[in-house]
Amino acid sequence: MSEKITIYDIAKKLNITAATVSRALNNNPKIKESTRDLVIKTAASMNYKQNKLALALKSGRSNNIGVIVPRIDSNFFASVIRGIEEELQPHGYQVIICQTHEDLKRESENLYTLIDAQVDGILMSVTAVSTENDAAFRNVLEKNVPLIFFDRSKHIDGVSSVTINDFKGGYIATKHLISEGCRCIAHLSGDQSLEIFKNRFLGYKQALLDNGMLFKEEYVVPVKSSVEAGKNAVETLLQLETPPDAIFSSSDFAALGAIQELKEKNISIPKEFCVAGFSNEPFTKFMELSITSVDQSPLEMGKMSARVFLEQVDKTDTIKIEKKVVLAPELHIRKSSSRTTS
Amino acid sequence: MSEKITIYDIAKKLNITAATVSRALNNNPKIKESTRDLVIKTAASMNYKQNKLALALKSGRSNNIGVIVPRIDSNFFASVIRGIEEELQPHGYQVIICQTHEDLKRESENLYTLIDAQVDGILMSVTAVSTENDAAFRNVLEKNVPLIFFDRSKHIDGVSSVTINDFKGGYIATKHLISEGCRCIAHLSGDQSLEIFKNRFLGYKQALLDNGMLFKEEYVVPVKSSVEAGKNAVETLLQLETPPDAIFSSSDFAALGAIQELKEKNISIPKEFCVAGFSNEPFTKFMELSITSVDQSPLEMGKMSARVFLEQVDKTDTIKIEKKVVLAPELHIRKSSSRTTS
DNA sequence: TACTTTCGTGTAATCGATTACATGATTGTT
DNA sequence: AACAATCATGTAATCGATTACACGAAAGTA
Repeated sequence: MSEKITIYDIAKKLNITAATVSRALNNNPKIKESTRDLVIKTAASMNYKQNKLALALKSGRSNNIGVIVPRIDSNFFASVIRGIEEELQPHGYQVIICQTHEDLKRESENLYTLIDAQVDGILMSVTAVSTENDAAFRNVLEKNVPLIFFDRSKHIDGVSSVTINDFKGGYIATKHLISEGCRCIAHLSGDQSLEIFKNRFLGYKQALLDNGMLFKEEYVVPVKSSVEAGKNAVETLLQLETPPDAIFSSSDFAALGAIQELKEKNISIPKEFCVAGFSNEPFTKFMELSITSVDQSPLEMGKMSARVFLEQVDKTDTIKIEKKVVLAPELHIRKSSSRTTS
Repeated sequence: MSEKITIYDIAKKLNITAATVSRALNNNPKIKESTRDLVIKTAASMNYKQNKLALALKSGRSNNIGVIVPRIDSNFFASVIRGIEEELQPHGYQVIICQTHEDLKRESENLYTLIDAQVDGILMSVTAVSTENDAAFRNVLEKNVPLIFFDRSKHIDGVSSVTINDFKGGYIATKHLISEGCRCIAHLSGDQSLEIFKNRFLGYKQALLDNGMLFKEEYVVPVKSSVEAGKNAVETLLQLETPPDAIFSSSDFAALGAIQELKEKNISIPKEFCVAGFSNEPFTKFMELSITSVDQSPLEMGKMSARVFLEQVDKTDTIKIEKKVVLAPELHIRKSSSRTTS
């Protein structure tokens, strides 16, 4: 019922103009102190609330930022979003969520929708690397809306990104398996068009070579990030002439599937076979046979992305700084690969 | 670089007025067809995009809706949000996320912030039931902004809610434990000021009574939703004169902790002791010793909340309908309580 | 032909807040 | 006392789109 109170209502009540009210509320130094105090008191008593939409229209800034992720119901993305929200809320920004469901068309739609909604920035993890959405990305850049990639990024001049060092992640996980005595290490790889998966693979390969081990193409099995895919991969691997004795998986879900399949085949973990995953999903720690995994510090990634955005948003658009933040991955060693301690 | 194109730019180019352009773009029947076509074609060629902020100011609707949850990085809430987003996106609404971190002050701030941002509706799960935030809630209702509770709700006249039948959830889980032969069933309870936890408890109690079993106060242990709390609860319970032989936990995390502690004490599950949790968190299914749990169909809950919102938003504010949607819980029976099949 | 409808557009107000510029009041200077 | 500087506030345009009302032109009617 309480009608919307505007500065005009306050002005009328005090027999002054809306301009004076506006200035008083904005602490304009040209306003007499007594007037300012009176206006502020009256505004409070009338329960006045600034209309952000009017402000947004006038200033051209909505104080909303858009976040696009493949899906929100994954611990990783949810945590990143949590980080973004925590960092941006104190600066008065609200976070608008969009999901692509791994669909490029949706990604493009989301980009246009967010620009339409006049967001002040877009933070996103790309769905896939493709030229299909180039027009949508160009549209964002042309509108001079800060764009920041996190985790899954894409090469675009002038666009900043926050990622982890996936190469190193793959490297330390693989090296750990080697140090546990594994000699034939397989890799469950992800979509190689995405740098994160490419780099995890390259880190894996480099670790093998640096430690005098052979890299075998047949040990690399492409999988989707699912339990089922991990099971199938193990079935394939065990049929090889020389089956592997360890797996470094680019996905925790696939790692879990692999473990389930190995158990069914009565292969003992970690004694006969070691497994390491990637992402440090909550369940990896909860299992009785807990799973070694590479942590991507999603909360930190979200906060960092938010900070990079804040740096860019106020920059008088002189030179566009392309900032590439790379966070360090952290290996959490658990039972699925701990021969020495178990 | 592309300057913002407005309807005035289009008007100037075609030597007509902005009003005509606006009407043409909105398919106003009074516009000559040739004019309409010309305007639409020109708008497209100039890459015109309607400024939603101007529209929002004029219409008083922002096309944003706010969602407030305790935290986003929990599978349950993330899934609900996913459901909301999927249902509302096709209707042109964007979803703004806020977290309370279980803090009442944050909850109040979030409510004010969302109202300030002129959201068209607020969908939320309350942090706790308390009178502390009454002013904030009153503020929402006074502004006539549709408010809908999901999962954790609060009694406010005229406010709709979407929940699951927690009583039934507690009932079927407990009854299942009974049918597996358990005779002394304990309960790990949550914050009893929240109806969801209260009802889970009441369902548990009723199932005991309906099956001729004694309800013992000492079998009810209040816990936080954490692994640690579950461990501690088991320690307490096992020190009782007649220790229980089963646990119905109102939280999956506490159930997990309970299981871990039972294992440490070398109590075999499900043979000597059965456990059932609540929420059907992903990990319950992934464990080798998978955990029986009550599913709350979060995706459906989100979609339903969104639908209730859509019903209310266009209602000419004649009679405020208070709609209480109650979804059915579903028990997922797994190893932690399957004596018969294992 | 004269007069009424109907049609298609233009005019101008509106949503609420901000702000360059103008103006009148007050104080300061010599 | 006369004029300049300073201060506090008012006036009006602006952000971009929508829409009630007005109006001239074309079509219809008698």
